[in-house]
Amino acid sequence: MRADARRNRDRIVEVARDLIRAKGYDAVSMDEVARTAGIGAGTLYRHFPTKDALHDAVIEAWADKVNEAVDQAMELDVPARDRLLQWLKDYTAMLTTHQGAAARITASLGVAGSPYEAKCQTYLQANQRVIDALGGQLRPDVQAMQMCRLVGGVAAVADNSELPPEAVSAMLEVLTDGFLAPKAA
Amino acid sequence: MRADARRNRDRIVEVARDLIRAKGYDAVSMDEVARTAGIGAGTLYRHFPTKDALHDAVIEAWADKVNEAVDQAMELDVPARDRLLQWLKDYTAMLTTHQGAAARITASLGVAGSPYEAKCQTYLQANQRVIDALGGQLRPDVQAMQMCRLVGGVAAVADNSELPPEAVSAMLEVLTDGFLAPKAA
DNA sequence: TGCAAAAGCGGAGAGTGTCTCCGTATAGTC
DNA sequence: GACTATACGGAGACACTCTCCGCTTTTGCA
Repeated sequence: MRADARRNRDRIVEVARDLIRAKGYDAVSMDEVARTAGIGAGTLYRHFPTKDALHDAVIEAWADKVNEAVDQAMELDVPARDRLLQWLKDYTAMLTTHQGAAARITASLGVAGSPYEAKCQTYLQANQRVIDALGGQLRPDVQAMQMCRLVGGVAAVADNSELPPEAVSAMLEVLTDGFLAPKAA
Repeated sequence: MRADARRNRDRIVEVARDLIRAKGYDAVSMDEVARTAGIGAGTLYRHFPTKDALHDAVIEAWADKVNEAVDQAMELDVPARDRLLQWLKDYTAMLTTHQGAAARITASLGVAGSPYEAKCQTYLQANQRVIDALGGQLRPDVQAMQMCRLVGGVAAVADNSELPPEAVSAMLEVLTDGFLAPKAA
């Protein structure tokens, strides 16, 4: 890759990240990204063929933090319920860091060929690790995909409605208790 | 209202309902609705000033069925858990009848002035009735708004990812057990 | 029945998005 | 310094929501 191309690519991602964080995915147009970055639309689209592809690059960095969060939450010296709740809160917080991301990523779960596929895998594996770590304390039929979807749903609602942390926590507590419940007859 | 206007209005809603049910809200353009109904765009927009307003009219009919569903589920002669689960399933089924509706309605919860405001009120009251009916069996801190959001989140994910009924049921079981759990210390 | 006013109709087009095409400019190479 | 692959920029194609306004139809009334 040519030096100017590399420079432009980095600048695009940086500008897009700031804009999306400030205004939300939907409210940022590709034109605005290009203008703010001081480049032409053609250049932008060569680097990122779709708006989703750009979005994917923007959220790349914090997808890496997911596994750290799993480790931290699971190593806490507290009951399983608290560890699970901590993880769900961390996970929700990460998903809602960028406006509009939660719904898009959650909708891509299990969809082959989506631009967010790699991230979905990361998240699924992270939730699987949580399930493994908490072992028999969870309901026996819980699945990583299910957990991703349920928490993703909460995150999407929280993001969309800009809910205060207490409201999100309260919803996650319901989920937590649901995950911990034994399978009913 | 003039006779031709009434005729056109009814036809628009009918056409829009069929199209949205078949292709999903996002995939149906206002132009397509107008063309299919055999009218001009101006006529369409006189009757429904925005696409959301049209959508609201389309889902009008089944919003009325919500209260029936509450009655039916609460009158069942089964344990509280099964009644709650039945209600959540019915509610989810209604929300996902029209593609794209669940996410839009859930996002409008608590937003003053949204075109879906009346429906949100209906849903909130319905969930409140369920909470009242199940009385002390639910966790003490449960709220109708919270229930609406949690189930709406599940419905939105189910709708987006076109999940099979078993997967939706499994997620609702987690929610059910969460709602039934006593408040943890 | 005939007429005027009110009500409604239709479609061109404004405004805004995503994304494409292609002539032009420039970084890297010998 | 020249040559070529690579990258750039921006006009514009296409799709969508929504507006404006001249024209047509319905309706109430004599």
